[in-house]
Amino acid sequence: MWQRHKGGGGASSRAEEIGPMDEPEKLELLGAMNILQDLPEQELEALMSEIPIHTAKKGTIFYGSDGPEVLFLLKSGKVELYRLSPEGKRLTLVIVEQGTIFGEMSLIGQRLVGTRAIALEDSVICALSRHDVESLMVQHPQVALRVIEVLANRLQETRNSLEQMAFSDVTGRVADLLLRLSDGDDNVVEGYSHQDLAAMVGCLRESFTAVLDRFKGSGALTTGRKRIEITDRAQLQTVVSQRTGSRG
Amino acid sequence: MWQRHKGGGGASSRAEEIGPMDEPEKLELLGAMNILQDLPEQELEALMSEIPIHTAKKGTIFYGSDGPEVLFLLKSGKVELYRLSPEGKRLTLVIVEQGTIFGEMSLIGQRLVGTRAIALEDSVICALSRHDVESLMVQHPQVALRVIEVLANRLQETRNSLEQMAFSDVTGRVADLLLRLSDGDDNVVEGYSHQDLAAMVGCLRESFTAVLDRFKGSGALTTGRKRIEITDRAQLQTVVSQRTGSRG
DNA sequence: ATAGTTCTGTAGTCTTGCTTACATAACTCG
DNA sequence: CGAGTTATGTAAGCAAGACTACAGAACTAT
Repeated sequence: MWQRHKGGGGASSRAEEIGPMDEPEKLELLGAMNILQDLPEQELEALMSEIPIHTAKKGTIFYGSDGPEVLFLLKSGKVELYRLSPEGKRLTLVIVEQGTIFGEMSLIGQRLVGTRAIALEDSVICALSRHDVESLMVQHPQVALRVIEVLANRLQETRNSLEQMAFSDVTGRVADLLLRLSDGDDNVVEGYSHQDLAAMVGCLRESFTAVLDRFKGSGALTTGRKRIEITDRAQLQTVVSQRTGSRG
Repeated sequence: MWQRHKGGGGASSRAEEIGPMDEPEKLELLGAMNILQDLPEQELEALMSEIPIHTAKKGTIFYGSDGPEVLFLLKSGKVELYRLSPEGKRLTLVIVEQGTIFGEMSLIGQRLVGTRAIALEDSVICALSRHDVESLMVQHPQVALRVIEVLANRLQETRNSLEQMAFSDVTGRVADLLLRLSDGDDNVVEGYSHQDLAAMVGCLRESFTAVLDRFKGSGALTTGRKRIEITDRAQLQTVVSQRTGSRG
């Protein structure tokens, strides 16, 4: 199998450990949410008083089974949505950056079915009940439009991943991932282990390392612990376009 | 590679060939759209007069490049959304049944990027411009909620496919597909060639045939031309749960 | 410092399923 | 009804990558 899920040990904690938060910069945080950006300030204030805001320490895992159907707003921090196979393989669905939502399945009356979420960084999160979200959207259609925007984008990206899984081999997928993750960031991919990156392209950690070694050998990149620096972007781009399809 | 895309020959026609439609049962068709089901009849009538309705013969292909960004409403018929690799492999993204929408990327200002759609049956389709859709949703938030419902469901399904590609081998994916496609329909999967079904699970046609033969041999199903009848549902279900993950 | 944990590197074995190459059957259309 | 097209059946060869199994390095916390 690809990789064992890290067991419950260590810093990994539970959703229950989320604690309430003070009232200082709430407004600011809410306004920064992409789905709320069209709301007038007064509306935000009204929301603010109703919505509980929580913090989740790095490593906190949100299980889909507990609690009611809720939509999560990620104010700050970073969250990974992933699935686990029965044997413990992990597959990353999406990395949620601050300012957007996750747990969209709540909008159709489903929880995080088969899906889990883990805080990759200390995060500030609030949870809206399905009912609250719906009435918010009914009263403010612009919010609904933003939600649609997020969903459509995510669907698009997921389809891209699916296409890659189908058409591209591991080498191509890794090259593409590195290019995407480093995009803008000074050609550096930092903070992810091989394990993490392998879960994003859907392969074994060992296979990922092997591909990386080949890239290293050909001078396309440099590696360190949880750090990859791309030194020859063009080379990776070539690989991406070549490796789309056929493996035999 | 998995499969060559059928060339432009034969019945396969172009989007341009879509012709306008008469005015009889327009209202009925509109009302049957899942995203419009909450609209009062008068609104439907108003819409009716504005929206052009077209028909697309079986085999009609919608390219993403032509025309403005539009959201398609599939009144009747069946449409397949798919992608093609540079080498001509086909991957089915989703089969759109009548009464729902497709081309949702238009909602975020993208066309059917890299994606094509083909009418699997003679279909009645209408196209809403992005602007029209947005104003419709702003005026009728219920429509937006329905759109969100569709998007969330589609995202969920796409993630399921991605998970299967990552965790399950071809045998497991085929078993699952057959169970899903035959669900309810009297245990029969009809109208799809091995080629089509292979494109849905993301494998070669030959590989699909091989799996099918094994199932046939073990008495799980019976086959005919473009017809598969499942005779032992339980067996397939067992395969699905066993074949989730690990292939070595 | 020391023990424990996480991360990375490496290597051999084995299976799946892609690739290639036909052959036959069934259907369609003139 | 015959030619062309599409659907299905089969089979041999081969490589990607899953699986297994360690080992050393780097980091972390006591």
